[in-house]
Amino acid sequence: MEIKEAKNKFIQTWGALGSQWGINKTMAQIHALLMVSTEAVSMEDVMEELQISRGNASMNLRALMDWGIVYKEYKAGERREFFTAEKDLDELAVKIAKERSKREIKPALKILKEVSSIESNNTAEEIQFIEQTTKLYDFVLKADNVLDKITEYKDNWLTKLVVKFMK
Amino acid sequence: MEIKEAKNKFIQTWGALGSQWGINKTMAQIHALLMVSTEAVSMEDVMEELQISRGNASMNLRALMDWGIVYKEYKAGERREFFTAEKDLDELAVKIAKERSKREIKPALKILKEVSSIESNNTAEEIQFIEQTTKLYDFVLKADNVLDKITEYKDNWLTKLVVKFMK
DNA sequence: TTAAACTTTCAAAAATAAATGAAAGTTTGT
DNA sequence: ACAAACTTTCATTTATTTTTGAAAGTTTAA
Repeated sequence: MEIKEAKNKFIQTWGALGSQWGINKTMAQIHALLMVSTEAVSMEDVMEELQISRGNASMNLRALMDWGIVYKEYKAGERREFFTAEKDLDELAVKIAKERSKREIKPALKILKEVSSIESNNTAEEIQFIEQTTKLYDFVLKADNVLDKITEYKDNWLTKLVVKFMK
Repeated sequence: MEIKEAKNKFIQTWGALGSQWGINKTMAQIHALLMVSTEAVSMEDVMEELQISRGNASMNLRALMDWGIVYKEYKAGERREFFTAEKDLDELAVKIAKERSKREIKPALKILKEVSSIESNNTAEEIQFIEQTTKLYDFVLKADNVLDKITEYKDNWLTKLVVKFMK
């Protein structure tokens, strides 16, 4: 396999994975492309390499910057903007975890708290509902807190986690 | 808020979350419905409560059983089948983690290994590509192993994780 | 073996999500 | 202030995913 094929395969795979994880395909593909690029890449290049439209490239680059995992760069004497990806994987994972916590876990917790707090008239249905949603609330809250703690380590958190675990 | 509204809100929320995590909306809704039901529920009831077609109910119940988080039950003297959800959250999370590892992480690892193993002709592009995909392979592999270890605890793994972490 | 009671399948339809591209907007150099 | 060089927006189109429902399949009991 030569570089061009490998690069393409990597981009396609990362894109497919992305769409299974709530990130859209193009967004994940752009990120993949930037991750394996030596140099910062212009929007024109992204469009060219992935064969996508200007609008699509613009919207998804913006989204990646909102996630904090792609940065804009300016080159001296160049009017146009260049983009680079966060390449440090610990940092990348932390940013993704934080963003998903904010966007998905926190709002879900709010609803869980709300629905688990209904008044019970002691029917079996109500008792079961309150019990299960309360458990769910506790579980998700605990998981979210662990995530928070883990990501506080930033550098090498995964390695540190492995070490803690093997003890 | 009364039970009916709360139940509905819970089902909708869980469904929306599901679709952000690569599980389809109906599948997540059915699971939510079963989680808060005292009794095993028939397909007819699922169709009725969620206002979905027979085919949809059948396909998604099957998918939930494939994931190992919904079980079939037979009632004495009843021809039709009833369904219950895994209600233990530790167990539920472990099953989901295992399934996603199998379906998504393992195949991704295979590709990462493949593309990171190309012959290099020492261009900057190739060096960067190999370096980054190798790092990614190592990272994902390590993460997958940690997941494995964690889920080996089964009972109370989350609590145990918290304890390890606070030390 | 038959038929009633139930479940599964899958082609077609509907719903949803993503991509396009041209027009509007912005920034920069002269 | 102007216009060239570039980016963003968003109504429309296109692609993808999900749902439907009727037909085919299966199981059970008599």
